Amino acid sequence: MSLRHALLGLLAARPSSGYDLTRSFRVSLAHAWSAHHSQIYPVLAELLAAGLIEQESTGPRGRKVYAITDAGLAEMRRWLTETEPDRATRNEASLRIFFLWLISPEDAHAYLRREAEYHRAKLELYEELQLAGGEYVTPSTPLALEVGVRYQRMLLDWLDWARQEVARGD
Amino acid sequence: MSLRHALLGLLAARPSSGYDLTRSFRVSLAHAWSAHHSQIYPVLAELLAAGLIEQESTGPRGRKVYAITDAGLAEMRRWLTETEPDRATRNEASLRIFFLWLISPEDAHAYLRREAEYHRAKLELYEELQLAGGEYVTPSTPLALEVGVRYQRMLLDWLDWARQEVARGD
DNA sequence: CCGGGCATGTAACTCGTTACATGATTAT
DNA sequence: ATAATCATGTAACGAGTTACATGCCCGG
Repeated sequence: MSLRHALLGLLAARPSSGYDLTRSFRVSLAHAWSAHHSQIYPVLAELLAAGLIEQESTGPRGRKVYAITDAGLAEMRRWLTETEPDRATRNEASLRIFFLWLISPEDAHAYLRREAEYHRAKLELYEELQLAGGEYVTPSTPLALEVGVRYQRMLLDWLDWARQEVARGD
Repeated sequence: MSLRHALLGLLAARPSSGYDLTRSFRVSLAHAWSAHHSQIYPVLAELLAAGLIEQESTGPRGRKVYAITDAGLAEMRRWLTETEPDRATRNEASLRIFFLWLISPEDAHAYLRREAEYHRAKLELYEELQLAGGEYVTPSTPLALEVGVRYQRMLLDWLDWARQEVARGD
């Protein structure tokens, strides 16, 4: 359901091909949503048939560039203002926290240290992107980057605290 | 993939029926993972066939209580220590942030205010659970509650900041 | 005695991932 | 030449949601 709107939203910022959109998910939207090209191409065909996007041009190697239509923009605004966000989340890292008591304090400590490494790297990446400015997927990206930075910092703080907790026996 | 391990992990904390597990997802694990009963029952049958859980007893109204086996516990520990968490996340609220520029500053402001209401309620709930202590789904729940509280506080702070940002024209 | 919650299951459908398949362009 | 990347698509499978279906127990 959200994928349709994610694609519409990206096309509202700039006309793109399926390939471009696939890269946007992998590079810029990874923290919020993900999608493979095999899912994207059929959905683009649906949106086209529904008149929410149109094919703007053709490029080399069969590249097809799509743009959002007025109907697509209206649908996007309706979605943002009139529907409640779906709160169903799946975050494997969050899930694992509930099960840390099953492994030894040493293993749990090691696990939390690896998590911290991952989030440290993410934080550095987001901070660099904030400083660099430049080409964002949508004009609202600075808002998203800021919450990304705050999220990574919060997790790193929590991971420090959690490592101490598990060290002294959960 | 993670659902199998989520069920194993919950059964490691206490023997439960499919109905109990469904409630645990809805009540305690909602922030981390979700699952409907129609998905849970077939997976329990798989885990049973694989010898990772066993049927411990039968209760009123056809209630079947399952418990984790030694093989299940070993699998759970292997999963926690030897596999990397799947980082693919889908969070519709995070996704929407990228598209806020499409609506008026007034509509964006109203949207962020509604989000804050939701997260304020979540924060209060988690804080109450922390104070109450009591019956947790797993012994590691205090770790998860703490990160939940910190997450909600971080979001509320960010939402304040974001409302100011959109008020002065993104 | 009857309504609400307990309790389990299946079916149909949609969404998402992995694998298969093909070919064009560009930089080295 | 040739490897990497650009570029699009389909097929098979697995995961997740919604709808259908049934019945039991307990409290008021």
